[in-house]
Amino acid sequence: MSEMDVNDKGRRSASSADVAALAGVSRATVSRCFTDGTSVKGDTRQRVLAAARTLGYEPNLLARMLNKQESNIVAVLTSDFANPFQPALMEALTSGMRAEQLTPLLLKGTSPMESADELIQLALSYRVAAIVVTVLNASQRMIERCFEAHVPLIFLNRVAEDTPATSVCLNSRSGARRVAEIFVESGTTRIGMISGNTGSWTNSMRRGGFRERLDELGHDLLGHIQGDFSYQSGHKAALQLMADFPRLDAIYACNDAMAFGAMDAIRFVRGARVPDDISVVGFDDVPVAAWGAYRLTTIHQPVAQMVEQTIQILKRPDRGLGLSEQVFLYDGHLVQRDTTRPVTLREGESDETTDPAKTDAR
Amino acid sequence: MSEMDVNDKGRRSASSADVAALAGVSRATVSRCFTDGTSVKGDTRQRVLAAARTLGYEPNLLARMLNKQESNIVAVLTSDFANPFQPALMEALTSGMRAEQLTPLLLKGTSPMESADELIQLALSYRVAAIVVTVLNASQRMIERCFEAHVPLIFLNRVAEDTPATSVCLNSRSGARRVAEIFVESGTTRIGMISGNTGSWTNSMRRGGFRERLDELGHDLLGHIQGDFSYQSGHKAALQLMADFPRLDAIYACNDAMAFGAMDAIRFVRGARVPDDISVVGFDDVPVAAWGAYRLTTIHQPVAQMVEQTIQILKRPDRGLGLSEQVFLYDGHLVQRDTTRPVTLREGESDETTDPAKTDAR
DNA sequence: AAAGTTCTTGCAAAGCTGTTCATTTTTTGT
DNA sequence: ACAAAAAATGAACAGCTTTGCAAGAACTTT
Repeated sequence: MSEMDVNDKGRRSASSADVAALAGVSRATVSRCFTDGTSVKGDTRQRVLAAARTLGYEPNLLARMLNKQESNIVAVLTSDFANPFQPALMEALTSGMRAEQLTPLLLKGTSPMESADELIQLALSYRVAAIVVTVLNASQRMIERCFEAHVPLIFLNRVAEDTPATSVCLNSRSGARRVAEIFVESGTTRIGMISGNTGSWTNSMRRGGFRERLDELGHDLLGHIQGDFSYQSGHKAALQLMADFPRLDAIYACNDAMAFGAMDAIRFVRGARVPDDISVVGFDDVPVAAWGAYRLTTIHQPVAQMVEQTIQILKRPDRGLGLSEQVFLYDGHLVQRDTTRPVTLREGESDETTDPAKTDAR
Repeated sequence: MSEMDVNDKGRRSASSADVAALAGVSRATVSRCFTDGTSVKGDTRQRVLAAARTLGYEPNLLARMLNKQESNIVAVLTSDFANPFQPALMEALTSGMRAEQLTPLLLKGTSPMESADELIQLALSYRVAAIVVTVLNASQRMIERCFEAHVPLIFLNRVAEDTPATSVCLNSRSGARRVAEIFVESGTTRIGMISGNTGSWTNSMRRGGFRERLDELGHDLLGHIQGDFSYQSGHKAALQLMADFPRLDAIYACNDAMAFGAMDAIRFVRGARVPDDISVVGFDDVPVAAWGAYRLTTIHQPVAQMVEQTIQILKRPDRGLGLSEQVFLYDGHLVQRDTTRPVTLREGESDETTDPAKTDAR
């Protein structure tokens, strides 16, 4: 039997055997004291807990996971923290997971276009309970491997078609279509578009939906420049558009960051007015969009609801592995602020044009 | 001996025993094939690797950690993703860690003032290799427990005095002192201050340093309102200051977010000009500070360097446990943009007043 | 009250999966 | 063919949970 080395201080943290020895019980008893739903005499429990406290013992979660063949670690894969709507997403995701006793293991890729395959493999090696992918793609092959390994895969913010994976996602197409409508309705029809990285699912929806609806309404897109979702690219693209099309009267940017860049180019470089000369609409409704300096009209992305849905799935005993419904689509709604000429709103849309105090937190 | 159940598909992922059986070798050999620096005949290695591929086997990292008594997981504790300089920090931290084969386990607290003790305990239970704490406090008692457990603790962005923990931190005091100087030098002396949450180390330095230097220069602080580091609180505080002190000519906000709020209040609610009527200075130099709509004069926080230092520490075999130097202080430098009247700069400070194109990424 | 039945609790041992170390087996060199 | 080197093995270990079993406590039944 293992002798207890009291003097071996700090070498390694106390194990259940140490506690058992000190409390004069077996290791199984110690284990029971630390798992609820088990019966152990109050007397004994006290003794064990006291011993544990003395030795600074807490069960080794690694060993527990190994033994129980179940993990409470969820891999969260992402590539881009700079994306200004990541903070809200991470905030909601980590808080929600913590409430469910899940711990996120953060795996970061280098680029949104990069395949997450390597990261998924890593997550699998850690035998995580589930994998949440957020601004990355994955190969069909890897998605299937996850499924074979019985590890549920949830794509947050993109739809993975024809795969066994679950998707929780904004219906970017419908939001983009709505942007086309308000431009037309407010009488701006010399429209330029600034899109994001090609290859991203999000971008193709935001771009495609807009073009499609504009076409249906009988208008052409005046110009289109591809950016990379960054402020800077929006800034540059707007300058280019204005140079190419002097009579441009509206810009649709596929995310808010590019819209901000475009606005600053319009106002501070070219000295034009928004929306009087050029209207601007973004996409995402990040907190900054409500700030006084921008007050951007944009499509609100219901991040909180989407994350809530994700958490609900993770909460299931099967972590969503046996889900019948594969795709959860959320509709974004228009938030009208001061970068467009006012239009009549539909139900569910919000109007902050007259409420400058309603600036969201930081 | 364990029979191999080939038909037991997907029940659990393949273990080294399965691979061993298929390749006709022992588990020890399989193990050696997956650890470099070991000798195994090329022939055999091929066979094992082939078997592994067939079964989709990858070593269970949890089991490996348990056995080797060493982890490559580092707990990252934080409380506030909304903090606009968190993205840059997380970005640098996760990238740097990944390059060192370390994986961050993300533990989020609920409030910056909250003690991280519970989270640290959780991290300890996962037997992580190290703990990085970023916008949270911890009790003396808990810090010592970490040390007893031989788990290094690094405070990023606050100094933990009189503890065995390491701190990597901005010298907020010197930055704050510099702000006082440029106000005085540019002739603005009716100054209001908007501070952040009391109890945060950062805030007390940013507040204290400013007051101290202002006092040394023979000026009084006209007014002081406490915010909570959010845009909204800055907005509100600025309105209050302007109402209380009509002749106010400068506002120092203890972080950029509050400075933005203050600027918008000054410009869009009160219709005053920045810096002509009121100068504004922030702290952090978050990306938005360079954007055209704000162009905020602020103290740049060398996040990249600080994170780099943190990574260097984590890279050490002892993860920084036996570090002689306990505190790594970094000086922030002034970035002069358009919210202050120009002053002569010192060495190391940057002047972006004449370079509107130099807007940082998103 | 005595005997039978059920509940509680503690114990020993097995299992999860990968690594390591002392050994045995195989290969290589001369 | 013999010593030395190389390769592969078996057993032990890391730290926890779980299960089958046995003993004692509590409760029923006649």
